[in-house]
Amino acid sequence: MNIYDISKQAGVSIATVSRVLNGSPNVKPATRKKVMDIIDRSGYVPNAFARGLGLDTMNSIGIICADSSDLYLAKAVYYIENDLRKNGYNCILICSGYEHKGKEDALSRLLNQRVDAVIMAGSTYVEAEPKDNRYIMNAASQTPVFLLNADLDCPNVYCTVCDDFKAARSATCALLNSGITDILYLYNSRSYSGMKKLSGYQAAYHMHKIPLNADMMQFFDGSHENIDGVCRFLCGLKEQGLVFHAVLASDDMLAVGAVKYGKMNHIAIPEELSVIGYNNSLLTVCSDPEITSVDNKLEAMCSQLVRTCIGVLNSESMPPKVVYQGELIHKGTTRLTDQQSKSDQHKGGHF
Amino acid sequence: MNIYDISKQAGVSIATVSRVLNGSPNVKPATRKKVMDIIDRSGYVPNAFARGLGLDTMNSIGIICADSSDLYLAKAVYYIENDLRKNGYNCILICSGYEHKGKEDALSRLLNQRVDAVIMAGSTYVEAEPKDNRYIMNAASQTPVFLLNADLDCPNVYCTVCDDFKAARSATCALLNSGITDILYLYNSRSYSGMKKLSGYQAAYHMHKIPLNADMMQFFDGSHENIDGVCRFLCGLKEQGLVFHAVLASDDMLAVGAVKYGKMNHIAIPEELSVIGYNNSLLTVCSDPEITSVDNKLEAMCSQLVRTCIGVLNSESMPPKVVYQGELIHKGTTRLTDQQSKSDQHKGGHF
DNA sequence: CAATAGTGTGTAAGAGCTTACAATTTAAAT
DNA sequence: ATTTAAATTGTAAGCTCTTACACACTATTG
Repeated sequence: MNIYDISKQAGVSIATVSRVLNGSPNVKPATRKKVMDIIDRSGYVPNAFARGLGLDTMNSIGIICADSSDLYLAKAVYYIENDLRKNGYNCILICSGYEHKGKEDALSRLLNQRVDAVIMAGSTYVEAEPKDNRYIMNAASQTPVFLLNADLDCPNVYCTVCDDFKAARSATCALLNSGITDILYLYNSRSYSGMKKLSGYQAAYHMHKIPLNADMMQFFDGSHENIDGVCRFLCGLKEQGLVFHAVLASDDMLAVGAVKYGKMNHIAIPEELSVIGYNNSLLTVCSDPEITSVDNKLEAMCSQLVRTCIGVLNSESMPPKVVYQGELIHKGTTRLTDQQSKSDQHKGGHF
Repeated sequence: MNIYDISKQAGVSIATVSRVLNGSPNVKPATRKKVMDIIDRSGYVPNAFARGLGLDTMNSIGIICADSSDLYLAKAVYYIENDLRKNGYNCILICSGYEHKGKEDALSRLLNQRVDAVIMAGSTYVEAEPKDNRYIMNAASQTPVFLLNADLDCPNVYCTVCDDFKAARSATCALLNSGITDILYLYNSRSYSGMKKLSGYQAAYHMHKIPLNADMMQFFDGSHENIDGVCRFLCGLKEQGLVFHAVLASDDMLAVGAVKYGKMNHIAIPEELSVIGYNNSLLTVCSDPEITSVDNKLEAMCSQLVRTCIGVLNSESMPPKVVYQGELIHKGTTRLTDQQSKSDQHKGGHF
């Protein structure tokens, strides 16, 4: 069954059927009804491939997600898909892994599929020799690219980010202000955001004129969901004689590990050990005590990202970069006053 | 740039270029090389829409996921996407919500897109008047449908399920065997699996000839991630005088809420309150104590589902239903011996 | 060396839609 | 009733590929 069958049955030309199908205003209401009736009765569905061929689009957008099973990224995908769908787009999801290779492959698959745009979530751009991102720039020359929480200054690439530097600096300052100066920064991925947070942590120390200790910035090189591994890792540090009274984690999973470590070693939280996570995810509520965490406005970012995307697809002029601000959500693993957690902002501005 | 340009430059016909592109064996190696060189040099990428039109497929498969931000379903999507991609398929993801309406819309979108198959995860089929599933059956007449953890006996519909009935019965029996007879079954969705678990719970009581108490089967009608809500809900039950020494939850989120409830009320876990969750997700590890939970072999199910799907697409004969068996993973919220947790199996078989 | 069987390549007919442009009908204006 | 303009409809040419079928060429066989 195709458009010819319908046109024949309705006694009109295929052009008219096509017009009806596409809601063109230049169709006499009576004709429209006649055609619609036939279509409804016959259950005819236009062939999307032929349509795509004619229009050079199938209204689909590719989402490259490093790991959609990750709680945070899963939410990102969820928000993005919902918003795009409401705008009439379908999403092709590819779980690429965090490596460039996987993303490059994903990108080439999507360009082959002739998606209208590509959205990337779960960044890896930090070792970032510019050449590491070349493949993204190449892709951007064919189709607009939208990055969630990653920076890339390149035509046709649009970034929606949270200022992780500032958020991590604030969080660190809050701890420093409360008198804790031996803060362990714990991160598990050399992602763009992980490194930004590290810079923020360091900046806070500079602000307070406290020298940095390299041992207090630890990379946990473990599998993604290995909470027990984190716990053991921290136990190892303790045994090596490292002393810390706070942990600033680059994600909530690590923070859960830190809380676990505290319990295992009978260290009172937050009295003897403060813990701050990142993402303010569900995990923070599962833990006991609930974990103080930085909320980085994921939903707002995603919705902005989609807005930018739709704008670009409609040939509107859109800002190449939109920055959100994270917010420290106080829960049970810290004892901070509002005053303490805000105090870096008074001095801020010149960083 | 299209296949004509390439054919011209290579001095061959478009048919030959097409053959080279599709790896047809009927091409002289020298010709193949000549054509490939031109293609590589020019960066030509075949038009997927035209290809789709000719082949009547773009090798894409639709995934309808009720809520891809849910930890469990996010993992399902992740596993499925990975496996499908390895088989050369792209995934179109639609987050449909749990209602039939959303799924019906999603299905029609996907049929419009002419996907090769549809996979559905996150079931709602329980109020299931057969007519409620009519839309799925209709879809199945056009494209094969694969259900994760849902049952539907219909041609061209393939189900990969975990026997939640048996798993819940086992878990309940384990508790009963250990002497706890006042077990609260807590569920938060009237999904297929939620109801199966309920039946399993009831079956265990029948087996042990203990009368059921309707108050001990509670539906938590709250938002998905509302752990505090669960906690308050249980507090409410307690205040109403309901006594229970174990909670069997239909998912880990509820179980976390139960643990929280215990702590809030200074009820020792597992001494005074046992808790069993379902899905054995990350959440069970975040909680303290870690939560005993039923592992329902999600990864194995997903990989089987994809295997079935690929088989069907290759016109192989595939079983319409594959059943996996859940397994109770003992952690810190129960005190069960292996003996206790296995004991229903000896008597089993006639349920 | 002719007949036969492959092997390799080209021609042309689809696949099912969109849309520019031409043709026709209808409505408005004189 | 004409003319003119506007609204509607139809024709036909794309869009870019796949593939059945026909043709040409090269081995193989007797």
